[in-house]
Amino acid sequence: MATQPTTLTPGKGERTATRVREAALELFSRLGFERTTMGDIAVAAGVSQPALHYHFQDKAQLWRAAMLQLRAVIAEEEQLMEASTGAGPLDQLRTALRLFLQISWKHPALGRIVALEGMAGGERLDWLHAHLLGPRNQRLVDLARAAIAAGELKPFPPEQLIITLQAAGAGVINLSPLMKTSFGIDPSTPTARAAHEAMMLDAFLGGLLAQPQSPARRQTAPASGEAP
Amino acid sequence: MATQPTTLTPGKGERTATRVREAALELFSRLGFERTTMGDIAVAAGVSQPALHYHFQDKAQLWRAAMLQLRAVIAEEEQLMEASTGAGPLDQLRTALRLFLQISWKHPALGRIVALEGMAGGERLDWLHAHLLGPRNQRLVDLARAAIAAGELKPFPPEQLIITLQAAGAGVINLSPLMKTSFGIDPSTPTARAAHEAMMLDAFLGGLLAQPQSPARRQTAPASGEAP
DNA sequence: GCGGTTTCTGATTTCATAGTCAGAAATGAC
DNA sequence: GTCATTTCTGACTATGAAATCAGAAACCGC
Repeated sequence: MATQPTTLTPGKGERTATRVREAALELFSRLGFERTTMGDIAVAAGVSQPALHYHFQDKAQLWRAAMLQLRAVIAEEEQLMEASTGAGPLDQLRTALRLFLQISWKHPALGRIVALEGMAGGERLDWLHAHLLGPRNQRLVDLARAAIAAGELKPFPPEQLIITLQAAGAGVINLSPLMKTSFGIDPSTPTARAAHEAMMLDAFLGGLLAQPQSPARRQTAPASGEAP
Repeated sequence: MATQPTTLTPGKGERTATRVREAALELFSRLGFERTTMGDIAVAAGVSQPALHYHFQDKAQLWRAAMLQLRAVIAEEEQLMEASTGAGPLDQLRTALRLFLQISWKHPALGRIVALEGMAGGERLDWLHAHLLGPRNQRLVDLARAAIAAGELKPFPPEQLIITLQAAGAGVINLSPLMKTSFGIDPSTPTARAAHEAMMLDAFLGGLLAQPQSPARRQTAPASGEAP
């Protein structure tokens, strides 16, 4: 007794509830709320459909429970950001973007949900904003604003800038099925991931700089080679 | 008789069918296929729900009919691109991006559909690829590849590059509801649109250039002032 | 304005899925 | 091992949306 202060062994109920939440997050984020059926989730979690209603009151509550798993993801991101407190705003923004990309690859459901519900609007988006996205977006916008104020970034509207960076960063990840269909390419291979990260940090963020920092040899190898 | 070689006056049936297609495109692209009901479309088009089945066999066929309206949009884009045939690949790419942004603002449904179905995969994405997106994406990737071969663009994987540019360009437009919820901002005002276009062309595309073309005064005013 | 055709509606059926419930099976403390 | 409790299932109901259809209304060439 000492390693984890939380529950020692989760107990059968909590274990299946977790499986259900994970399956639900995957399906909800990929297909959206209505297109995902309780039956689909049950099959994916390996239980019967009524079992879902034993653990979760209804579909809407299961959706929220699934989303709440992402709180840990965002909290982890936030914690990793703290290491760069004290650095200049641009360096912090660079770190934030790098972390965003890592998190997005590791938990693609987050970006998909933002895209899905962010397009539709409605009460689910309001809920996401209140419980998940609000502080994070605010933090990033504040960073961008500080970098602009410091003369390190071109003076674009910081909200647009942040949303666009997120959309660009998550684009290739979210649209994996499209890339497969259109080009026969799987963007989740290590090679493709490295190229993607290089492109985002080098080119996209680089283009936003107020002065072309070091125009000489900042060329990172975009393909091949393993990531650090 | 001479102005239009097509039908002179559409006739009542075709007129309501068009209203239905337009309403369907708006709803399908915003909410997705399952979340959109035939009843919703009927109300939006000002007809009864069975009327939809008079003009369109079933929901799936109405979806396809709605999507086919976007063919004209893409054809128009393609036609406008022809003006820059003969220019260097980078100039063509710049034109393509500018046109993409214009089209995306004018017909936001296109970007939303790509995002929605491109995330989910499945037969609707296959259909979109075959009937709408395939040639366009191929054309853009070929352009990027040419620009890279000419040494004008940094050598990132052209497919990733194109998808990312599209995701970045459509991001702010698609995520209008998110921007409203998170920041209370409407990105579709003329000012915001101008800033967005400047950001995409100046910063994002600029960052991709192989050599920092003209690092001096290529600073376009990001906000205020009317677009040319 | 008439008659045939096109276009549309109200009423109804069909079907998929969310949600309920009584009771069976698994679990784990003793 | 026993037994109370937790966990889950099969069978069922309720609901909402897609699709159908008979007939009404609008349309249009004459």
